[in-house]
Amino acid sequence: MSETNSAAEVAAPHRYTAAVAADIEARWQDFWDANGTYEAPNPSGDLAGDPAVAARPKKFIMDMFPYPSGAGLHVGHPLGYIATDVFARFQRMTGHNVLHTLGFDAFGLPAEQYAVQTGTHPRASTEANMVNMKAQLRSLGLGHDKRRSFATIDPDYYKWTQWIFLQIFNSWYDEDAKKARPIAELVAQFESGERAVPADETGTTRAWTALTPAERAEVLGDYRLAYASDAPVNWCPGLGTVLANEEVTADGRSERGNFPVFKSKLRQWNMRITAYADRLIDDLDGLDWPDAIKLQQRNWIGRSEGARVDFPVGTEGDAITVFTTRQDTLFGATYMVLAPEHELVDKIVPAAWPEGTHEVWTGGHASPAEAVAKYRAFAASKSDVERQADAKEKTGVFTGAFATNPVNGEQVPVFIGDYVLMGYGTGAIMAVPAGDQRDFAFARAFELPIHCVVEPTDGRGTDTSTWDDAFGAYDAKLINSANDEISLDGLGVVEAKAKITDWMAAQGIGEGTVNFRLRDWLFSRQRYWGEPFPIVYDEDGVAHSLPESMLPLELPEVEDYSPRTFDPDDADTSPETPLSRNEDWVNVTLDLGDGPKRYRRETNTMPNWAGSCWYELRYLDPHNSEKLVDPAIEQYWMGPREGQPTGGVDLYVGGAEHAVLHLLYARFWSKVLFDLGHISSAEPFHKLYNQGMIQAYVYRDSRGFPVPAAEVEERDGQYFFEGEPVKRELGKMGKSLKNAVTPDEICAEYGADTLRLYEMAMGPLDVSRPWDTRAVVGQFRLLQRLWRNVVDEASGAVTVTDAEPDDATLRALHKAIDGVSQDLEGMRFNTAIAKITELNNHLTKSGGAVSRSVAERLVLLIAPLAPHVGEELWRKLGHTSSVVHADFPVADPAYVVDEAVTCVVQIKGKVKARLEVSPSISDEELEKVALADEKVVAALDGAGIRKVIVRAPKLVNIVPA
RNA sequence: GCGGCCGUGGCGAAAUGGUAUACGCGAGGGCCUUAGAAGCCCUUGGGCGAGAGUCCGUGAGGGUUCGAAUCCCUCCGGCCGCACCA
Repeated sequence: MSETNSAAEVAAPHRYTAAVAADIEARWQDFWDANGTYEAPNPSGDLAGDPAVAARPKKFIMDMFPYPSGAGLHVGHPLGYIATDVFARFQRMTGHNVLHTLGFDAFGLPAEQYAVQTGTHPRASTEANMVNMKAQLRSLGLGHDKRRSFATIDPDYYKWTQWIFLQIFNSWYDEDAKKARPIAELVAQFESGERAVPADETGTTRAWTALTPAERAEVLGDYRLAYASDAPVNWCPGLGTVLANEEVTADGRSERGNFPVFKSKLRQWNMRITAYADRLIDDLDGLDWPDAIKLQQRNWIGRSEGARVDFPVGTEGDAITVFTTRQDTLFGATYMVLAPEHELVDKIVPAAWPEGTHEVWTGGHASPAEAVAKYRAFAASKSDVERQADAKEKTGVFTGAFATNPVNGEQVPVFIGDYVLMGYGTGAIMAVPAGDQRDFAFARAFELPIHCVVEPTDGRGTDTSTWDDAFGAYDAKLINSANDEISLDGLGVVEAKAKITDWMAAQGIGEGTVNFRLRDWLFSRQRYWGEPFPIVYDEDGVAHSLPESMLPLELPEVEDYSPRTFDPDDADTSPETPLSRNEDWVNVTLDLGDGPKRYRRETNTMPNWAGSCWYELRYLDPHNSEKLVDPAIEQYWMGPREGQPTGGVDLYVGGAEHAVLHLLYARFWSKVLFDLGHISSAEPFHKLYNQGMIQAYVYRDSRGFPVPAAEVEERDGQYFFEGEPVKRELGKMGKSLKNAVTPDEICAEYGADTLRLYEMAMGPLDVSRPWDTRAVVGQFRLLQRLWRNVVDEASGAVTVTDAEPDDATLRALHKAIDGVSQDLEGMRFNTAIAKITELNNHLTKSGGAVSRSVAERLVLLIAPLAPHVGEELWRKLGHTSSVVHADFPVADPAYVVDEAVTCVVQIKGKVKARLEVSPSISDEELEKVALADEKVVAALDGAGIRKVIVRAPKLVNIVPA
C-alpha cells in the first residue's frame, strides 16, 4: 500500500480495499480447503459422501486442462476457468451435485522442449511448473474438488492410458455390427471358418491353423484398431519426430515449430479412426456444440458420396479404380490421371511410346519410363507450399498406357499428375474436363478431348472448343450419355447418378460408395516425454501386448532424454527414439504366459493427445486401482438421460483451436470404450463452449520491435515509449510481445474477486476482446460500493436494517434476481454483472440503511462471481454456513413487472409521446388513452387514422391516412 | 478460390422485429481534502436552438414491414476455418 492510501484507511478503516481483499481471500481459500467445500460426492466408492447431495441432479462442468508451462499464467489463461467456476457455483446454489475439478496435461513437446532448454529432467520441471500454476489458480478462488485432480504423467494415470491403448490394440471393427469387438472374437471366427482368412500377397488362401504366428499377427494387424504399418508418414526432421495429419499445417509445416514436413515411409503405429468416420459425423447431431466446430469436424472427416469405378488397363486383368462423386458424367471421361506415386504406374508403363504419341504428352522424353521417372522426381522435389502455389498450372506426363472407359469402351490415355493426391480416394481419377475445372485446365494444357455431357444452362452452347471453363451444374440435364444398354440423356444429375450406379453394380464394373477425407491417426512419436507403449516384440518381430499386471510400464530414468533432431530441410534422415538408447530397458526377459522369453520393447512413445483422450473419465473415479472407472460412478456422471440421450460432460469449456485434434480423438476413444462395454456414453462432451481470447495491445517501435506495453504513455491518441512514438496494434498476450499482464499483479492491486468480475464483465464469453488494465477498477468500485451498502466504513459494523424494503427496491431486487438467474444459466455473465450493478446502484442512490432481506439476496446473487466477498458478507450478515451451498434467490413474479411502465406512442414509427400506464392495461384501453393524448392529437394535426398497432403495454404505433 | 462469423459512442459493450447506446472505462465539471492517481455527486452520440424542443444517427446503398442495429439483396472492411478432396 502506498503512503497516500493510508490516510484514506484512517478515514475509512473498514472500506473494501486491496488489503481487505487479500485478507479475506486468503482466509476463505484456507477455509474451503480445510472444509472440503467443493468436494462432490460420488454415489459410491472412496469419494462417496452425503447421499442427499448425491441424490441431486448432477452437473459435470469441465475445462480443457492446461499444460504446466514454465512461463506461468497471464490474465488470458484463466478466463475459461473463471467462467466454468461461476457457472459451477450457480449450479451448486440451484440444487445440483456439481463435479468441477482441474488436472494437468503434462506430457508432450512443450514440456519436453522447456526441460531441454533449462537442462532439467522433464518430470522435475513439469512438477515445479504445476506447483506454480496450482498456487496461481488457487488464488483465483476456483472451486475445484482437489481430490479428483491428477496429471497425465502420474503413473497411476498413464497406467490406464496404456490399458486403453491395449483395449484398442486388441479390438477390431465389425463392419456388420458397426462397432468394435475384442480381437479374440475375430480369431474365433477365423478358427471356426465362420470368416474366411484373407488371401496373402500371392493370392492364396490358407486355413487359420496353417498360418505361422507371424502370419497370423500380420493378418490381425489389418483388423486391429491400433496397428503398426509402413505407410508414408509425416516426418519432421526439425522436431525429430513423425506427426499426425492434424498436426501438419496446410502449407506442409509442423504446427509446432513451423518446420518442413516430408512424406517418408516409416513403420509407425496408427489408430484406425477411419472405421468410425460415419459415427463421428452422425453423432455430432445430438451434441450441443457450436455449429462452427461441428462444421469443422464434418469438413475434416470429409464424407462424400459417390462411386468407385474400374477402368480396365493392360493385358493382365488389372484395373484402375477411381473414386468419383460425378459418376453421372462417366461418358465424358476422356482421360485418367494417377497420383505420381500410385502403385499401378510401374506396371502399366510400356517399353516405348505408342505410335504417333503427341509431343506435349511425352514431355520430350525418349521413353515412358524415363518420363515417369523424371516427373516423379520433379513432383517429389516440390514442397507442399510450391505445389499449392502452382495449383492453377496443371502439370503431368503420359504413362504410355491406355485404359478402357467401361461405359463406352473408349481407349483413354492414362497420365500421372500431381494434382491427383495419393492420400485421397484411390489416388486416381477419371477426368471429365467438360465438368471439372481442374480437368479442364489439364485437358487444355495437354490438348485432350473435352466431351460435353451436361447440357449448359448458361447459353454457352455444347461446342467445348469455345469454352473458357468447365460446366457441371447440378441442376442441368445429361446429354451424349448413352450406350446400347443404358441412356442417361435427359435425366437430371441426381437421377442419372442413381441409374448409372445401379447399372455399374449390375455389370460388376463399379459400385456406389462413400469416401472419407479422414486418414488413420498416426499414433507414435520419437520422444522421451510421453507414455511408453505397453508392447514388446518377440524374436520374430511379432508384437505382443503386456498383460494388465505389468502396467503401468513406467518411463525409464535415462541420462539423455532429448530428442534427436536434424537439419529441418534434410528429408533423407530417419527418426531415432530416445528410449532406444537404454538397452537395459529395451531388452527384457518376460513371461507372457508361455514361459520366460527374450523381448524387445517398443521404443516409440504416445503423442501428447493420448492423455487428454479420456481424462474426463478419470475425474470421476481417480483412485480406482482395479478399473478405469467404476461403472456405477461413470453411469451417474456421464450416462445418457432425458434431454441428453448421448450422455457426456454437461459443459466443456475451452479454446476453438482444438476443434479437430483433441475433440476428434477424444470422441474416437469414447466410442471404442463404449463399444467394448467399459462406459455408458459414446460421446465424451455433451455441451461444448468455446471461450474467446483475451487479446492485448502490442506497441512496436520504429524498427517493428515490441516495447514493454506497461511503460507506453498515451498523449492525444498517440503512443510513446521513452519519448519515442510507437505504433499500437491488437495481438495475443504474451511475454514475447512484452504485453503480458499476470493475474498475480491484478490480484495484488485489487483482489481476485475484482479480477474475476472484470474478466466476466468484459463482454460475451465467446468473443475475443482486448484487455484493458485501466478498466479493471470499475469492478473494484462495484465491490467497494456493495461492501459499503452492508458494512459501515468507519466502524466496520453491519448497517442493514430489519425494516421492510420499499416497493421500488423490491421491484429492483426481483427484476435483478430474475435477470441474473437467466443470464447465469445462459452463461451471459457480462449482463448478469450489469444487472447486479444496477441493483447495487439503486440501493446506493436510495440512501439510508439497506434492508437485510435485500442485502442478503444481493450477496447471494454476486456470490458465484465474487465468492470471497460473497462468503465474507454472508458471514457478516450472521450466517454460519458457507454461501457456496446456500440457495440461490428466486424471483417473485409479482415484483418482476413494474408498477407502471412507459408506453411509447409512435406515429409512423417515430416516437411522439410517452405515457405512464399499468403493465396490465388492455390493447383497447391503451389505444384509447394514446389517441386521446394531447401531444398525439397535436402531432396528428387532424389527419385521419389508417391503422393503429397496439402492443400493450409498451407501444402504440399510429399510421395516419 | 470456397465456407463461416462479425461491423453500434472516444473505448469494452447492451438491445436479436417495438423507447438505440443498459452496465463499465475514459473524459468534463463539482464536493471532500494540506493534497488526490482514493471516495462521493452531476454531465457525457452528433447538429441546430437561450430554452421548450427539433432533426440526424447502429460500415455503405437498396428492399420487406405500421415499425429494422435486428430479416432479405448488393457492395465495402475485419476475423476465422478449409484449400487441386475428384
